[in-house]
Amino acid sequence: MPITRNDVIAAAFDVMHESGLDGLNLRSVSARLNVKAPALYWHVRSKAELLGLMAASFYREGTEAKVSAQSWQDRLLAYSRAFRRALLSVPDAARLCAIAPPLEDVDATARRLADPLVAAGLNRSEALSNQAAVVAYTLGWVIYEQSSVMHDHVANMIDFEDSFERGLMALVEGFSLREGRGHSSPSYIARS
Amino acid sequence: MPITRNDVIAAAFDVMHESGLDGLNLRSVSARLNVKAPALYWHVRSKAELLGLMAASFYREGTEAKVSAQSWQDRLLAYSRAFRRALLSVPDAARLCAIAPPLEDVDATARRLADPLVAAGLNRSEALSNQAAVVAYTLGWVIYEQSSVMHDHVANMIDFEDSFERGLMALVEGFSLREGRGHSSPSYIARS
DNA sequence: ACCTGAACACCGTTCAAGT
DNA sequence: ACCTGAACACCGTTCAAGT
Repeated sequence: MPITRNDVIAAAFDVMHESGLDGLNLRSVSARLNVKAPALYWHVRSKAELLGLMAASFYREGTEAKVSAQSWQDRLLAYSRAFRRALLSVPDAARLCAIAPPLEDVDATARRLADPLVAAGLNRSEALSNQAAVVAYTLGWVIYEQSSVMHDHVANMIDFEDSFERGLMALVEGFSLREGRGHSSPSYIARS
Repeated sequence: MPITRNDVIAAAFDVMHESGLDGLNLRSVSARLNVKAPALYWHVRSKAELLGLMAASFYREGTEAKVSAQSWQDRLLAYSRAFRRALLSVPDAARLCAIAPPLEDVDATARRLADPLVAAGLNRSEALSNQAAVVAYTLGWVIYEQSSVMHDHVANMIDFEDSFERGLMALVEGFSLREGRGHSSPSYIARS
């Protein structure tokens, strides 16, 4: 029976688990489906689109995080932690997201992420901006965390888990502090 | 006269400016030096090492930021802004840093970055952890900022400059708030 | 509709050989 | 010491052709 688009994505994730981003090529993916490389082009426009589909699944896992509390702070924390967990579960996932072209309509996605924050009391522009910052911090963090060199050498100096959490809390508490304040600076911190 | 290692790096940056990360290959770099591709291997171990050398130059620009004030807060802000400026000056620079293997001794680099923060009154573990968070946030941010799709679609919703600054200030103010406090949470923010 | 075979241009890298 | 020519294995992609 024919192969589906989701089969292709699943096979690509299998390859990632086994050989990381460097081992991810259309021949290895197709081989796992008992199919030749050109067959993939029936289900996917290009390798870039495949990367985009894979990346989208990580962002989605962040959104699917169950949130008990209702504050926008808790939503941001839950999103970030779920996003990081999802990334850490696949080798090189953060790098994948860094190079993958965004594919779904970015406007709609941004709105979907920001809407709950607005419902939780944040104004729209702060919601978008805070969400963007949290995603950026999380992706950037895991890029370093998943780099093997970093992991070997830096793991002795800082605890990734604790330090990630420290930064995330600082960011969200900082947002709480500044809520509704525009981007003016407190006097004890100079702007460059 | 013979070509130097720095010539290779400079030529690689020229290619990045002209055709971005996708256009960066050893044949295009060597052509710009009136040399054939295999010649580069005399000056550089591999393409990966070349990427690492390029990435290192961005991190260095962050360190070379002139800091007027002495607080560790100001140092973190200055580093982040200089790092972001450097990245924005070269197309795809953030993606480059995301995929480049770290090459110089990571321990030493981390210490060199953290030392001034310690001198400015922060304890060592907070210094390392705060510095890591700021670098992660900045790199992650510019990855999105330099993505053309993001730039076209999201630029209408948020102002990159303002939102970056908001997040950075929130992060650093959050660190100030939490200085010496370990990673406990304030009661109004639940941990997942 | 879905897949194969064969081919193309391109890539990083190696290595013997030149100077 | 520094570079070239030729070659290798590998890659994304195209396309005519099969079923």
